[in-house]
Amino acid sequence: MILKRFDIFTLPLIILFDIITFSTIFVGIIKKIKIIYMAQDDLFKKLIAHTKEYGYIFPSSEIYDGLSAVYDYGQYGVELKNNIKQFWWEAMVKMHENIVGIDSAIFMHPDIWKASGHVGAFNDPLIDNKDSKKRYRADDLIEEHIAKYQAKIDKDVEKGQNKFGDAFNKEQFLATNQNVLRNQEKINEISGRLTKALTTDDLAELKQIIVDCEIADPISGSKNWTDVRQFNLMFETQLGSTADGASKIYLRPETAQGIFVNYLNVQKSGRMKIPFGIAQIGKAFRNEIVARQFIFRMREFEQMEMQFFVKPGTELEWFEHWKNLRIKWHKAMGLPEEKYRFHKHDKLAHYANAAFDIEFEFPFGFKELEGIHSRTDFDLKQHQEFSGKKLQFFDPESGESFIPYVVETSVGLDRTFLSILSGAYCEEEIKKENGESDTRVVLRIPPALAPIKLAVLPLIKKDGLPEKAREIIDELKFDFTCQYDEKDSIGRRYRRQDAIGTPYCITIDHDTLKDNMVTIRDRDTMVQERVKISDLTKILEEKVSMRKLLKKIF
RNA sequence: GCGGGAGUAGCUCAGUUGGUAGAGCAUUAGCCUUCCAAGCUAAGGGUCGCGGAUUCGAGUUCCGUCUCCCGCUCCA
Repeated sequence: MILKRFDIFTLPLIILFDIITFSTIFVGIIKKIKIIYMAQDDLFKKLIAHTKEYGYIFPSSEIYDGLSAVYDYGQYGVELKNNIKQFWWEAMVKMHENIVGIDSAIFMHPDIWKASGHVGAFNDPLIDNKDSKKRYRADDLIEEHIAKYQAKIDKDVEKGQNKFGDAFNKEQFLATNQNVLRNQEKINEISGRLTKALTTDDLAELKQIIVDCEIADPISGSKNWTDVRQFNLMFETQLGSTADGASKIYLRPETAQGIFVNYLNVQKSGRMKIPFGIAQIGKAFRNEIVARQFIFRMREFEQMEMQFFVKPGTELEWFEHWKNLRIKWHKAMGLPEEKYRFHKHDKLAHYANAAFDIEFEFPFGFKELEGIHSRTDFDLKQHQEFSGKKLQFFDPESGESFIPYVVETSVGLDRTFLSILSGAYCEEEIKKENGESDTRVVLRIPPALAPIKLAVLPLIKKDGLPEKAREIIDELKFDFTCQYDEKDSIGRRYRRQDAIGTPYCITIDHDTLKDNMVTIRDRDTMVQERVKISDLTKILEEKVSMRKLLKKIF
């Protein structure tokens, strides 16, 4: 399905605005820009190709055939990513007196993952049925099988009771009845093997039990099983270089625990008073069974998290507060509002008493970008118990001690990156004055986040224009990420900048040498105006500063 | 993991019944000077995803394998 719609920019208003604000002379030509709408599948494919072609994202280890679900950020990708981080950090840490940041290590004490519940929840021996294509937990299948023998025993007991009535002696029956003894023996044998297999991580034995017991798929009745495999979502490695002296540790599957275990350090050393927050940006790792959808679900990803510690009982107010502020943060970037959706969870995880998702409409549908969770005192309580260290806050005003409640905001950096690119990628048809039309690909990245803020282009590469351009760039490069380009016609250079999302181009022509004015061209509208070189810093600052984004929130 | 599709130059692709690897765009250099891509000239770039088999000879046939995409499954 391909939809088409005409979007004609209201250029006269923009021109009027510019004339009033900057007293500039408009030199551009009014053009009609038609946005080409395309099927979402096509958009996604084109976006992936575009990000590779223009240096945003490369498949990891590509010359070795790549590594599944791992990607590298290229020369423009890293700039955009850094700008997103900066925007988040400033909105969370710089703008809040009571929030500080940390950068905790990826390696952490293995007991942390026991306390957090990840060791238990992220470790399952799984088996697939080749016929029904269903996947089961191997231990569940065996447990169910054991339950069948138990059911037989229960049935025999029931029969006996019906037969003998009050005279029935259950203990004696269980100890003497041949059927019961046979079934009980089976149970003992199987559960003995199961326990041993589970404690020694013997996957082959688990499979053997399923084969020996002739366990069939409950749906299809098929006994055609794959081998049992351990699906551990946490990556393991060892600390210590020799195999025998080494201890098994994990790469963190989330950054939150690094904040919880440092809660006391930060609170004491920073003299923090509740309510206060700790923010962190960092890598996390999950060995996903199926990792797909480009950088949406990667094995190595980056999170931007803030844990806000509050007095118990006030957590739901703070939950509302952070929910609203985080929505504002996303909206401040200026992507289409209808791309966002908000979703309150009815079913809650065991540790949460409120949860809220901010979702974005990616080319493959609405998916979670950020989660805001009221986590109660679950995490700190667990760490207090497992570490044996008191993690309480003493409130000098009321004189009470308590474990703070936590409201968490957790946003995927790579997902935010993808949301910006998929919201920004745009193909347009441009009507020229002579009636011909022409297409361009443009990344409408929010100017404050764009990798390159402006390109400085001499109209031609002689007559002293390149020298003048260098002179200008040497001044502007202190404040803005600039790019210089003199190759090919001016139109082609504009298009190259459009494709990487550079919001402004300034062009040096022969008049510049006489009047010290340049043309500044806007990426989105293609409108050009003539401004003084001496005004450039001020004008650009107004257009591309991070301050402008923050002002929309605060 | 299962099923389907794909893999030839940076990109998009062509490549006949097996006979020494091609185009357009892009890139680089030079010419031309032009405010919205595709002017002229030249050059560079591929062991056809990887490995094996058949054959005098494989991009092409067969087997294996890796990676990517779509769907299912799994996961928060």
